[in-house]
Amino acid sequence: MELNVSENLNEKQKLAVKHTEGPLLIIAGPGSGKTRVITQRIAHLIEHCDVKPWQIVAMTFTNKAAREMKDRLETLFSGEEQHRINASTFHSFCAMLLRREAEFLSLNQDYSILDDTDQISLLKRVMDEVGIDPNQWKVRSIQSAISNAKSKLMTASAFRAGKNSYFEEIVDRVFTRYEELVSQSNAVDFDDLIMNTNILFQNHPEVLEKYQSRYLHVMVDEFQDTNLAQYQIAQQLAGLHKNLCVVGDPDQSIYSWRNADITNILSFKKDYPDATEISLEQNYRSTKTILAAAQKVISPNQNRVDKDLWTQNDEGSPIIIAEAYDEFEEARITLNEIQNLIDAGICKPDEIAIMFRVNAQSRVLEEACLKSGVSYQLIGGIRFYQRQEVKDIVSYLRLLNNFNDDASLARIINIPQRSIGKTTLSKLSEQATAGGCSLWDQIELVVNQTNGDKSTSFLNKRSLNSVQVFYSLMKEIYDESKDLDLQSKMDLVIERTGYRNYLQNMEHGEERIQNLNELRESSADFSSIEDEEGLDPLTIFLERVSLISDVDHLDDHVNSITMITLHQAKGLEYKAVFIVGMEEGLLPHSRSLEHPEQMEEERRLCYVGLTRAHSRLYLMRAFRRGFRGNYEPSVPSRFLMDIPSKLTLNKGGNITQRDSKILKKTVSAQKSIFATETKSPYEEYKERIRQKKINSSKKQNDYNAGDKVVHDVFGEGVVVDVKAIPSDFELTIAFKDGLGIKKLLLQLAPIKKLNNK
DNA sequence: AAATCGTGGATTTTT
DNA sequence: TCCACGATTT
Repeated sequence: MELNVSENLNEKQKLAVKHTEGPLLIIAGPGSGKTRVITQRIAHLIEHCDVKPWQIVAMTFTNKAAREMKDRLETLFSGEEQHRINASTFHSFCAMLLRREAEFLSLNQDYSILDDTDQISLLKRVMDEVGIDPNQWKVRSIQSAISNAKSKLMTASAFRAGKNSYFEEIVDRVFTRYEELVSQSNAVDFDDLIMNTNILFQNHPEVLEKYQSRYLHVMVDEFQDTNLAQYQIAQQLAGLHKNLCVVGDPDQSIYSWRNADITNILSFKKDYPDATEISLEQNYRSTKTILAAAQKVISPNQNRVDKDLWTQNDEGSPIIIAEAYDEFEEARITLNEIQNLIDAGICKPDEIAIMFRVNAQSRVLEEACLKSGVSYQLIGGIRFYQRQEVKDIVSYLRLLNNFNDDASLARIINIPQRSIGKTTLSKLSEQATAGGCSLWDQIELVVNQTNGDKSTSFLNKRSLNSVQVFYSLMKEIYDESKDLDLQSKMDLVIERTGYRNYLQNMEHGEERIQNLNELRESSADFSSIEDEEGLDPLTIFLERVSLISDVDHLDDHVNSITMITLHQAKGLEYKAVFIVGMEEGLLPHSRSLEHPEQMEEERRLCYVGLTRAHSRLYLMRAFRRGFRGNYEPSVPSRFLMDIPSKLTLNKGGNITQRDSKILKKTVSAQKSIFATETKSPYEEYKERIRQKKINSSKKQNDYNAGDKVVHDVFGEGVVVDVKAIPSDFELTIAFKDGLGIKKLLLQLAPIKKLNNK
């Protein structure tokens, strides 16, 4: 149980761990051992400062990070106590708190949490209701305006008071009604979780005081990605003891589009002028080469404070920069190299990640994996809980948990088909709106009212009948499932609603049924949950489902490579990292080209990607990329130009000085709104690359079957076969020393001819 | 109410 | 190009 915290920590880390009184700001560069510092600090508090585990609350960015923190503490302490440490995301923390304190709110304990899709569908309903043309005003933009307001703690009425444009006028009309509908549904959206907690603290100081006195220490990880509303929560929780420790790195702030507020760090310094600031600058993760490249990429940002990152690690290998002809070849080359790394025993599959800017890029990569037989885990993409069949069953469960959940009811009322179509549903919803009640209440009303007399209903006889059937079905399921455990409840729903049948008659039905089995599995832990607050296991399960993220599913030690977006990769690390799509328009993304601030965020995103790598970094791009049907020639990412060539090795498609000139021209031309001005550098570039392609294909004559070659990694070998493939050549080479026959791409393979001929 | 056809628009990132 | 949604048909 004795714990010596100062061991294995550098001086700055020790300072951070031993600072136990008052506000603390830790600026933690990438790979600076941040997680270790946080856990050691908690351990130190418990060990030496007589702080009880339950007096500490730690906010993390993902559930996975929270779990890992608990796991680490578990290895430091043998007892049960570490379980009482409150480590969770802001959203989970607030969700739990709101349930616990539901009596102070206009919510029931079993409220639903609306996800993105629920939100969109409610907003559509509202827009329809208040007569706003969805073609003229995009639902997404209204959603984001509302979310933005809430993350700044602005209520609908505050928004109304401050509205300042025609768009905001439109938003205001939707906002007000949306709020009504949500609260009538006994539901909250993601932003409400944070916002309502703030409001609760404001309206009921006694509740706040309870938590303030309980939590002696408050920690916030990934502070650069919190929004104002979240910061406010942290501040209030620490309001009594002032032991607020925030950890972050402004250079890794990549969620401003989700209203994360980079100025929170500045505010912190202002709000706590006596705060201690510690900057962790020694990097334990990456090679000197990778770290230097990352620094070069981030430093052009205007809006930042320079850090002096350093590492004792080796130089390591150069960063490989490679150009492929198109996205298919990019994927092939990437997978080929990955196989080399694995075959040569340099990396295990789970030490390798492919990262990309947008999910759409993953498909080609997936196919390449399948082709080459490399197993992978794809994070994100079509997210598990967003799959139709999963979402449907979850909606049924949500309805059973909270019949006022309009979003869920609207989703499943006609799935499987029950002859309750759009018109019937909109009539019901119209009446519900008029009567100020939920859809379910309205249905109940209709069914009961018309039990005797069917002619008075606003529905025709057939629809009415269908609605009645649905009503009694749900009632029956509810009654029967009351005392069942979670899994049996789920089974009951799947069978009795006819959902299983519905799937069976569908193409890919088996796959979907598999997904439901997986959902069933995932609920196993909740069936027997011992709940302290007297909550239904179903409620807890549903909360988990709403707040879980994709990275939470990431398995660390499976025998497969990881494919992940750059955003999701934050906080992770891999021995070898491939970033694909290093092109203007993709990274940096085209949406950021005209906005300097967004461009800085793209740069940070790239920086996050680069700093995930321990020892091997590959920056891939395609000369042309399929985009909405047609192919566009692409320009290498400006971020590549910032990496000094002495750190890199170019494979195919060197970036020459002339390239950089062209790019510079392109970049400045892009600042102009008119695409025509960008045309000529594009054309020039395209033509030049074309020439280069022709030249490089001529190079193939260098290798013929029978040639002896030497490979950087595999050593000597003999060329067995040369095969032309689009824009490159595939060499089949038999290597010595039992390494066997390998297929390599000419453009990428680090091979030389042995000149004994 | 369901099935078919046609249009427009599109994906940046997600708790 | 592809998909999702809305309008039109049956």
